[in-house]
Amino acid sequence: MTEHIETLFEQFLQASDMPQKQQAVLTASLTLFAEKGFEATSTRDIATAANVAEGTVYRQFKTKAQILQAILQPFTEHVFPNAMNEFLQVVTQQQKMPFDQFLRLILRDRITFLFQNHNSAKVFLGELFKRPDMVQQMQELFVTRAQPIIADVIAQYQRSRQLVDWPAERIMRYIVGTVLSYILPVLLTNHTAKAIDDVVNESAEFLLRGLAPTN
Amino acid sequence: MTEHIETLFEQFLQASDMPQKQQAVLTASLTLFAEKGFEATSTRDIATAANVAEGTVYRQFKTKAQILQAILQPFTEHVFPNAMNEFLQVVTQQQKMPFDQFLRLILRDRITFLFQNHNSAKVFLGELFKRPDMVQQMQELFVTRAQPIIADVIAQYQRSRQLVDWPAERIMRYIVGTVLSYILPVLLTNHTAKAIDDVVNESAEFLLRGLAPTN
Amino acid sequence: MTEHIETLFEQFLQASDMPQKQQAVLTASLTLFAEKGFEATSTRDIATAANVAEGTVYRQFKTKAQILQAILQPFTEHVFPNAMNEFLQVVTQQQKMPFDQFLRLILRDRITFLFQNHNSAKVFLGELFKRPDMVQQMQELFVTRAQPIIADVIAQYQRSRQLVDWPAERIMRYIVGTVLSYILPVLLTNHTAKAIDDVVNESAEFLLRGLAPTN
Amino acid sequence: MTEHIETLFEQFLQASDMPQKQQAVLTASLTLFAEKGFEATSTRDIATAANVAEGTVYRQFKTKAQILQAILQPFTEHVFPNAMNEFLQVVTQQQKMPFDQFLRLILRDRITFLFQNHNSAKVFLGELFKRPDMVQQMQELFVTRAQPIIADVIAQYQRSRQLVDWPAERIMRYIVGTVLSYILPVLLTNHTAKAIDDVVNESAEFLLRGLAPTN
DNA sequence: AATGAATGAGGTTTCATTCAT
DNA sequence: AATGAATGAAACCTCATTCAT
Repeated sequence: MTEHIETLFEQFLQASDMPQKQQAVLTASLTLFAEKGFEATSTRDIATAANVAEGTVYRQFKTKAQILQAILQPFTEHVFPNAMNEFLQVVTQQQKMPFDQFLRLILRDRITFLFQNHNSAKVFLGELFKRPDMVQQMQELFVTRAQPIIADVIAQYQRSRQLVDWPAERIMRYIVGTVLSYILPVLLTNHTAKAIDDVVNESAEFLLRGLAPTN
Repeated sequence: MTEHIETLFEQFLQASDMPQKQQAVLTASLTLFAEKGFEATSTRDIATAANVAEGTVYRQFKTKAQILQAILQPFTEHVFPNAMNEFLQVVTQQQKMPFDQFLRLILRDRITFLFQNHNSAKVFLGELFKRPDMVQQMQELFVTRAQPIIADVIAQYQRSRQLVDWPAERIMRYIVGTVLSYILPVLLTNHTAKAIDDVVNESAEFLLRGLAPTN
Repeated sequence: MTEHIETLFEQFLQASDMPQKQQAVLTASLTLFAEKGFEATSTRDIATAANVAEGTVYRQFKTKAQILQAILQPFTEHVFPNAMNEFLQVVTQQQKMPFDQFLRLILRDRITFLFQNHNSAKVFLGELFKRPDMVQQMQELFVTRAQPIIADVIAQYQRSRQLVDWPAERIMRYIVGTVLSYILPVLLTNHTAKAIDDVVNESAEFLLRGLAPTN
Repeated sequence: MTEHIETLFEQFLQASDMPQKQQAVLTASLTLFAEKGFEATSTRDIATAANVAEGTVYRQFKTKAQILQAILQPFTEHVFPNAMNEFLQVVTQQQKMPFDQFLRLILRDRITFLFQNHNSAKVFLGELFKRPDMVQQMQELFVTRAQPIIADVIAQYQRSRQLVDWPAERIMRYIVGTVLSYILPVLLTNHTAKAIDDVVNESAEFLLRGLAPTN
């Protein structure tokens, strides 16, 4: 049950019978964009890395920006929503699970996902900085789809006094912030991270303290 | 004692009696870099935005990269040193300050700085994503200059049982993560943030729970 | 006895059992060349307009220039030869035909041809402007093949005092100029022209006055 | 009192203090467009012919199409209207002149103009074939400005029985057609033309016959 | 100091044409 | 015969940088 985006990506491409060279273009682009950034990557770089003539880069994608879009699109249209759906299923089905177990579950899930896809995540986050529209889009997706369900779960745990009585948004904020504190260094330095188990245990330990109910 | 970078700019410029037009170049560059990123901003864009001839852009700064450097320089020169000064003051003079007061002090200081300079921060973070050398440089700066002092302060609070007995790096990580959870949304959406007081109080409340010593 | 080039195309294609798709290539090319000019029309444009794969464009014609040639060929092969045939018929068989009747005959013939094939004519003239070699070629064709015969006919009518005693070239010039004065507006604006009968009558009336013998 | 457009063009450019190299770009472009056509002329060709770096071509004009526009614009905006105004002044002031003298006057005027500017005229006419909007624009200019005045003059000559009683449009058509019959060969072959005097005399002779009043 | 024209290397993109299927 | 992917040369254009004024 891989969530490795590059693998999913290749499967997705093979399924849509895109020529192998075009796949190579996209794969090479993803790697280079992650390494050097979108602007610093020339189409000649891409052609060379993909072992392809320069004109081939433009057979399927009419502009360099469309290559980026083709890489980002499965992200925003499939990977992200799918991940969210899977995640939400877990959330809604296992309401009986104690909060600490539940927290570990989602931490493991998301941290694994991000560690596996740090290359894609790097491109994605890097672009997010210059594309307010993309941020907007993701935000709406989250607010309409995930927010209500998550808020519901949080309310349940608050009723059963397993979770501090703060607004759902604030609780989510700290969970995300804590995950980022482990992920960002990896994205920025490309150093291999700690073992996922350690990360999950550490962050869960911290969050359970910080989010424990008062008294 | 403002740390607003545009104010710092002006001081810096007046000190080095840099002509007004050059000031305009820096201000325009900052805005454009934050909007579109460094690579996507052309020197002609800068000249136009600064209401200056194209050649003028190159009078003070010999390359486009030097403009970026001039923008980021106060950032790198103030973000760590000032944080360290706070620590040093506490460590050397006011060792009796309780941890919660100390935590609020640094949180307020850093959050204020970041909110005031969110444009520069955006450029800074955006560049960090594609300049491993810059990350390296910041990391060394941190490890050699800040790390020892911070570790010392943390050890003190741990000895006086005001702080959980975790490695200094881990404690720093959560503080930074929590700050980021408030700052990143502002950088990505350019929406005005909450009042700084609220942010400081909320984040301090959370961190003090999460970082409270065991038993 | 149509001289409509699209009809000629079809005959030509059926004769050489050229596949339907190739026919589509030629038709599409003609339209696009007339609209945008030869150089501004890409082979991909042609393929798209002909509803054909890009490679198919090159099955019958080895280069893009050959497509143009195939389009212009019936034009160059019919515009002079047919005019000459009319002359020849008159000269050899019906030398008694009065000049005004003869003039109307050729005028009707050529004007009909041009109105029916205004698309091809547009391409033809447009190309003439940037292909001195083509002009040269047409000129030679005219001088060697048409000129002698025409001169002969003109001389006959001059001898019988039905035609002013000017050099053949000058007489031809005015006939062509008068025809152009009706054709060019159609080519440039694509507006539907007057009825051919009116054009023939008007231009004949004018030419017969201008070319009447002295006294 | 030159009407040589390239001279007027250069004067116009010098008046608008455009840098010399930019003038060179326009001059070279005009020559090359006339020689090879717009599409067949590369920006490198232009740079080489203007003795200028390739980037220089794009300093003043942002696209290749804008170069063409810059060449055509004085044509449609100044040269053409000015020529028309001068022409119309002559037409309206000298109403007492006999028709044959008047005809010679305008023939000489327009033929001289076209012979002098056959280079520009070639580019102009060549473009006319692919720009219905430009044709439309010229047409409106002519219809609104020239048509009424010319029609008036024609009516006067018709009243004094010096001119056949045809619609003004038809009479103009034949005059233009006859002029074209002398000009087009020059544009197409670039061969030096006959002496202007001869052309004027010949065409006037023909037109005076064709346009003589009935009886 | 300031201007803006000029440069030329290099980037993106187009396009006629070839080729494997 | 037909397809459409692939090619690579060359086109258009951008841009950081230099230079004459």
